[in-house]
Amino acid sequence: MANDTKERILALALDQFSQNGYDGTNIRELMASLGLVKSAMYRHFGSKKEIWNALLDQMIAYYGARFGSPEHLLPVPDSPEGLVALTMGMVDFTIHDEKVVKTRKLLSIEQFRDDRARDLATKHFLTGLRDMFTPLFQGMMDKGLLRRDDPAMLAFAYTAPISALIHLCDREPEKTEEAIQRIEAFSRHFIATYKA
Amino acid sequence: MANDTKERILALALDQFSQNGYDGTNIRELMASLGLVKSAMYRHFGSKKEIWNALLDQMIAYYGARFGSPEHLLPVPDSPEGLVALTMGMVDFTIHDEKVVKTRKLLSIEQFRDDRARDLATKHFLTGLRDMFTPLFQGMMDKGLLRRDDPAMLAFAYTAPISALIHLCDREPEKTEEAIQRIEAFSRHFIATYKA
DNA sequence: TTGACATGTGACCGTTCGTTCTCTATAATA
DNA sequence: TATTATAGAGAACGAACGGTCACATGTCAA
Repeated sequence: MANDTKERILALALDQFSQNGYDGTNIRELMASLGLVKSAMYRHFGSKKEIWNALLDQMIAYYGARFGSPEHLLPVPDSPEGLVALTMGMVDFTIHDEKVVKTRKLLSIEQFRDDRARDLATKHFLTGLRDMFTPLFQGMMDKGLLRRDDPAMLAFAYTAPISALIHLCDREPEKTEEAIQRIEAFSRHFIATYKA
Repeated sequence: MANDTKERILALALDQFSQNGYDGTNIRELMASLGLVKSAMYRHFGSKKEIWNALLDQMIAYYGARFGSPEHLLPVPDSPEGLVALTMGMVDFTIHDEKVVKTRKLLSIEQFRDDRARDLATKHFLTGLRDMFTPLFQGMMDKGLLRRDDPAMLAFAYTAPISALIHLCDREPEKTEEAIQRIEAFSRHFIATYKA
């Protein structure tokens, strides 16, 4: 039960921090939505800042486990349509998984005030997707599905626009459908442009 | 002198809000860095929130004046190298102009909590650049500098990666030089890909 | 010269914040 | 059964916050 409360505090902290920022979140409300009184928090964390640090530990560990390990290499598609399918699957996950959405929002808000949030933001927003797609494009070139080119440049040119539309979904969820269609259209346009 | 103080409060508010967010900014410090006491603020604004609203008014007006009016259409380059030069000039401005940098930071921080900040963020981060470059690419196609294609799609594919690197500069200023080089490399790669 | 207005000061207000403390209830352990 | 560790309740703390008010100062017009 003890660890359970601690986990629930962390989950709610991600929720609140991603909505109101660190400063805009107060532990009274946070604990109240757990049905507890604010002083109960101090049985599990030494301070508000300690919640923040634990949350970042968790986010960094989650990112490393999910995207950092080499066994999570993306499968190289066997056709152009396979790239579209793979892309749309990833986009669907990253747009609808609440924890991931909240993580991106939190990083957007706090990226300028915390060094670890800054580093993680660059991974989430720029280098992460690019580094995942670089070997994938290399593989597609080797298979003769894409013309020979700099795979890292292609990965950057491919993932950055998609990332921009994912941000749009975070910011304006009512535009999610439109964004998904734009991503698919972009993916197809990209393939048509770079096909062998 | 009165209006001067009001303008200086707004300038400092942009500074503080973009660094610490709205909640993380307190008027005592803000006015102290003007050499004034916090109650002096209430001679110029009715509340802290009123500063925020005035600041957003100013940001929206500035954006409209600079990018919204049709007479600010980008000139269509006469050569591929002209596109690179135009791009790098714009990038150089937007990365080094303090007011613009602070505006982007502020929008990153507050985009989820204020409707007007949300709208302005989408313009700054996504649609603004794209809509500026769409007629430019149309013009380059008409001149035979680029192959015929959907100019809006090209503008999106061109500006989104550049925007991502501009965000990197905001987040990690020590990587500014690297980012500028990456933007130039991307611009050249883009032209090579889409040249007629 | 006088009176109105604009600007800034400093004391003060109520509220909310994070944090600490003492006390209680419960469940596992010896 | 007696003991001890755990988890929460609730009162209270000092500090910081946004905001108000009476007052002083300077400027400019009547």
